[in-house]
Amino acid sequence: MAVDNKIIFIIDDDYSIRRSLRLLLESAGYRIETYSSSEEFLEREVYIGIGCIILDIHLEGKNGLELQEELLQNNYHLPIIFITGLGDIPMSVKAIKNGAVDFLQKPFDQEQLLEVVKEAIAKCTIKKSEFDELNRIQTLMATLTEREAEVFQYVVSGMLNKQIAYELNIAEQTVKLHRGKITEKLGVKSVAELVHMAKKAGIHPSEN
Amino acid sequence: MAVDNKIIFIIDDDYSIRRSLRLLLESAGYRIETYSSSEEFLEREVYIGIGCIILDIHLEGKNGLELQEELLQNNYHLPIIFITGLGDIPMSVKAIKNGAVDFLQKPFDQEQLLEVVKEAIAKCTIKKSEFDELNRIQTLMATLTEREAEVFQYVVSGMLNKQIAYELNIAEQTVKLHRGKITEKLGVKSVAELVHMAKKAGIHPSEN
DNA sequence: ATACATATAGAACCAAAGTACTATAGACAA
DNA sequence: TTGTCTATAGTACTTTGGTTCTATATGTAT
Repeated sequence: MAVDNKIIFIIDDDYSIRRSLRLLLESAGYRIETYSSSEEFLEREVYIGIGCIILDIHLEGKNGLELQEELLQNNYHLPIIFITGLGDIPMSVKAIKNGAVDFLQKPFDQEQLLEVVKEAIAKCTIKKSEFDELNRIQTLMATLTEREAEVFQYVVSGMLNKQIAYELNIAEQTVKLHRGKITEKLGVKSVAELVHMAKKAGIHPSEN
Repeated sequence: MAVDNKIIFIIDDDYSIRRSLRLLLESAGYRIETYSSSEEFLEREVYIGIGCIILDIHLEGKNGLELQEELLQNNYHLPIIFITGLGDIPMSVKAIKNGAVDFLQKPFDQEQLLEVVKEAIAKCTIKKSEFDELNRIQTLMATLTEREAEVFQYVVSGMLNKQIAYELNIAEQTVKLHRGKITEKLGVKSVAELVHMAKKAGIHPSEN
């Protein structure tokens, strides 16, 4: 994948920082968008491609950490690199614990910044493919009826058809019909694949 | 579980810090062991119970970050809380990225420290149970012969007996025998459970 | 009122999985 | 050499899974 379809979002209230970052990163082949505040960035339509955010901690309105938390809650997939003039340790700890790629202090070394951006892009690529896969699976799972989803749970927990039938107070034949529907809708051919899907969708085996 | 079978390891070269931390944490009911250097701590026999480490960044010999990396490589399960007089941001970033629970600056608030210790203990409890489970499974898996392990892989990828037989150039009956051995040795009754075990053991489906 | 989705289930059948028994052959250790 | 472990495979049988067809009942939407 070419570098130039990756967007770096620069959010900083200092024009000279935005300009110097833009120059540096454009010359490295990235597409750049700059914003002077969190609010301005949030007005942009959601970006679903590969990229990352370079975010100043100290901003008017919503500050960097607050923006990070908001994006986190919205499951936004773009990794964040923090930059700051006057940062303190509690801030950096919070930022990294919330998943930031790095926390750099101005003035920063250009080589180092490029390295960190590369790391962020790599992280984004992985996150995005995981996200896409999760989405694909959840979309498929959503096509199951309530009863089918219920049977699905029992199947991936390893129960026999007759056991499931007993649990649900229905005939074994009906369980077989549901199973048929499930494997058809989800496009799989084996129990093993069903379990793999369940795991990816974040469904864990209920103890029984 | 009672608080007093949880050990807090305090590693700091400053005696007054060791003493005040000991007083604070002992009065909170924890067992305490103190060390004045990384090397001294490493001489202790490996502790496998619940607890955490409170670690000074600046130490003679191996410093805090170096000790953290060494423990990380040895899969040591104890969470680390860093404390420091003179810490800088790059250090805190590195510490947290390597999994430290927190990075506190002296002088620290006693309430806050107790809170962080509580968090570390909780993290340790989770990590330990995951570790124990992983160990249990790996021990079981180690009893499989090479061939059985091979068949195991194919089974959890969802292949039919006849397909596995074809891949391995053996009779379907032989595959069935291996499967029988596998489920017997691992103590499971369904393919679903086999897949759950494989996932926990960190075995991922090979694409085919 | 008609059509569609859903859940149910019996009957019949085939494919796949699992089990039990016997048996051969090579590797390796006591 | 004898015994054990491992891998192989044939025969025979049972259980489980999966498919197809038919059929009933219920709720919902047009």
